[in-house]
Amino acid sequence: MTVRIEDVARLSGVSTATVSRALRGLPGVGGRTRELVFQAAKALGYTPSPTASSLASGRTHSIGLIQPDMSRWFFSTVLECAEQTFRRAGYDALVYSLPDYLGPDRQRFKARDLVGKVDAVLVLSLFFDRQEEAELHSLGVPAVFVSVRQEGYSHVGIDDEQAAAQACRHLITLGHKTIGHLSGQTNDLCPFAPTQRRRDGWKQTLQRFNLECSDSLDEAVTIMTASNGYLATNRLLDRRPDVTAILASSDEMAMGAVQAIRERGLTVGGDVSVIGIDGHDLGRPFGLTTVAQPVRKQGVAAAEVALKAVEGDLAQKTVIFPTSLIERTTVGPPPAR
Amino acid sequence: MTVRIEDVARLSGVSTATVSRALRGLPGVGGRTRELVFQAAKALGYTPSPTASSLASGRTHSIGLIQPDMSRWFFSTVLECAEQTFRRAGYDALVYSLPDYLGPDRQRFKARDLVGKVDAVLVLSLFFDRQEEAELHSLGVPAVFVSVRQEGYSHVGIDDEQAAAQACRHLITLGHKTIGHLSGQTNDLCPFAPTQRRRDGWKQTLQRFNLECSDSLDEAVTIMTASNGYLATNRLLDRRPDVTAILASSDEMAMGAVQAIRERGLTVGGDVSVIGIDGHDLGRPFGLTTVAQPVRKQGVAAAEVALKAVEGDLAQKTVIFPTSLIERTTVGPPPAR
DNA sequence: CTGAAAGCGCTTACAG
DNA sequence: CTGAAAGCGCTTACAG
Repeated sequence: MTVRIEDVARLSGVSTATVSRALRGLPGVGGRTRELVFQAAKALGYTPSPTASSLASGRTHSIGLIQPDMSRWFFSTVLECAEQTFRRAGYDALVYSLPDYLGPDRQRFKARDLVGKVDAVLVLSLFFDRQEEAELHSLGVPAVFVSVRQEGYSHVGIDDEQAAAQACRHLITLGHKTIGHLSGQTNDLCPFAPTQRRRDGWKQTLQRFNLECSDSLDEAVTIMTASNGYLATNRLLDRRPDVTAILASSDEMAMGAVQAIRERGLTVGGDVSVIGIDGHDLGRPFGLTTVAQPVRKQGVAAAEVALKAVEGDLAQKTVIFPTSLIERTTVGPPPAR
Repeated sequence: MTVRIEDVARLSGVSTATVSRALRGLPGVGGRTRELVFQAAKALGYTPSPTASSLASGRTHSIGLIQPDMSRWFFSTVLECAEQTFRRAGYDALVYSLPDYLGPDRQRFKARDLVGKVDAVLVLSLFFDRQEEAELHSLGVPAVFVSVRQEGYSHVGIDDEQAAAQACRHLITLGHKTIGHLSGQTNDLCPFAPTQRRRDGWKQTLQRFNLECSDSLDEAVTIMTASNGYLATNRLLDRRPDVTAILASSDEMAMGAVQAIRERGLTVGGDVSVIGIDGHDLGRPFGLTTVAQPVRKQGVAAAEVALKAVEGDLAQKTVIFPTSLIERTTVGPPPAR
C-alpha cells in the first residue's frame, strides 16, 4: 500500500542506502544519481516513514512544548511562534500541558511521558523542583526555559524586575503614593520566578522613593487570570481603600482589576489607576496601560536556541528582551484630595 | 544505556513477547508472570521506546491538531482542552499551524507533513478545498472538524446561524432598527463556514423583522481579530453613521468595535451598541455583551470523537452545543431621536 | 561515489 | 499461557 524506500531504490536502480542519502541531501552522492533518485521518489509519491527513520537514526524531529495552559494568551502566543519556527526547520511541535498551580499535590513533570518522543524541549513559565529537574535531565535532551529561569539551562525572557520597576516609576511620576500590587504565587524555592521578580521590582521601587510597600499592599493569587485579578482587587481595596493605583503582574489580572474598580463605582484612571505587564493583544481595545514585552519574539528566539542545541550547539544561552511602556487610559494622576 | 524490552525479558525470565503483552495489559498472560514482568520493568526503570512500538504496531499514539492560529483565544482554548483529553487517554498532541487567510496564494494543507505521525486529526475552523480534502484523505486517518463542517466528516460546533440570530433578536427587542454586521471572510466554496452562517443568521433575522439588511451594513475582514474589527467598524460607521448597533461575528472583533466607537467620541451601549459571539474569557472584565458558546466543551467533545474513531468507531458524528446570551454593558437601547 | 548488511527496539501472527 | 522469529522501514558504519 504505502511506498517504501525499497520501491524507490528499485525504480532508480540504486541501493536503499543511496536513496536515503540522496533524499536527505547528504554529501557523497553523484549528481546524476541524485537526480534519478529524486525523479523516482517523485514518481512514486514517496514519503519516508518518520517513525522508521526515527528508530534508525535516534532523532525524532519533534520538540516538546511544556507549558501550563494554552488558553492563556501569553503561552499560546509564544507557542504559536515557536511552532512556526520549528516547522520551518522541519520539526514538529508536541504540546504538553502541565498545570502551574504550586500546591503540595500538584502534578509533576514526568520524563517518561516524553522520553523518546522529542529532540529538545521548551519549558514555558514553569518552575521545576529538584525532582522534576532530575526527570528533565533523564530525558536526555536539551531544554530551554522561557520566562522562568532555571539554573544551568538556556533562557529567554525579559528582565521582570525592571518591567515592574518601569511600571511602578510611571505611577510614581504621576504622583501616586499608595500603590498596590497584584502578584502571582511566589515560591521560596524559586527566587527567579517572574512573579517573584516582578514583586521585587515593585517593592524596591517603592522603597527607593520612600513610599509604603508593606505586605498589606500586596495581594497574591494562584494563577494570574482576569477573574483572580478581579477577586484579588476586591480584597485589596476592602483592606486598603486608600490605594490610588494598582500594578498588576499580568495584563489579564489588570483587566480583572479594572472590572472590580468599576463595579465599586470608582473610576479607572481617576479614583484608581491600573497598570499591567505583558502587552496583551486585547489591551489595546481595553484601553489598558501596560509595560509590554515582545512575546512573539520570545517564542521565535526560544525555538531558535532549541534548534541550535539540537544541531549540536549546546552552549548555555540567555536572551533578554527589552520592555516598553504603553500609555493608554487606565492610568491617570491620583485623585485630588 | 537505555533499557530495552530484552533486558526486562531477561530479568523476568520470559520472552520479549510476553513482556510486551504483560506491560500493555493484553489478555493471555498468567497473573504470576505478569507480576514478575511488572517488577522487573520497575526495577530497571523500563520505558518502551515509542518510536519502536509505533514502527512495529503502525500506531503513533498521537493526534494532529490542525488550526489557524493558537494565539487567538478560541483556538488555544479548544486546543488546551483537547490536549488534556488526549493525554489522559495516552495520546500526544501534535500541533500544526495553517494560516486561515483565504487568499489565492494561501498555504495549503499537505498530508506529507503529517503522514505516519498521527492516528487521527482535529481540524479547527479551517475550510479544506477539494485539493486539501484529497490530501486529508490520503493521510488515511480519521478526522474531526471543529467549528467548520466538512462533508463526510464528524463535526463538533454550535449552530452558528442561530447564534447570530439570537444576538440579532436581542438588539431588535431593545428597539434597534439599523444593525451593522462585522463578518469574517466568506467563501462561496464553503457555505458551511461559521462566518458565512453567522452572516446568514444576521441577515435573515433582519429580514424577518422587516429591517434593512443591505450589504452596506455588512463589513468583512480577513481574519477576525480585534484590530481588524476596529478598522472594519471605522469603515462601517464612516459609511453608515446611522447604525445604532453592531453585531460582531467574534468577541475579539467586538472589542475592536468598542474601541473604534469610543475613539469617535460616541458612547458604547448608548450611541452605538455592540454584541459579540464567543464568550471570550476577557469579555467579562471588558463588559462585553455576547452570545457565548461552550468552547472548552467543544475541545473535549472533539477529542472524544477522535479517540473513539481511533479505537475503531468510525461512525460519522455530529455534536452541536447550545449557545447563551450574556448581557453586560455594551448593549443598550438605541439613542432617543 | 555506492552497496550489502546489521541494527534501531518493538509487535504480532504462528505454532505449540 | 508462552516463545521463536519475522517484520515494521529506515540509517549507518564498513568495505570497496
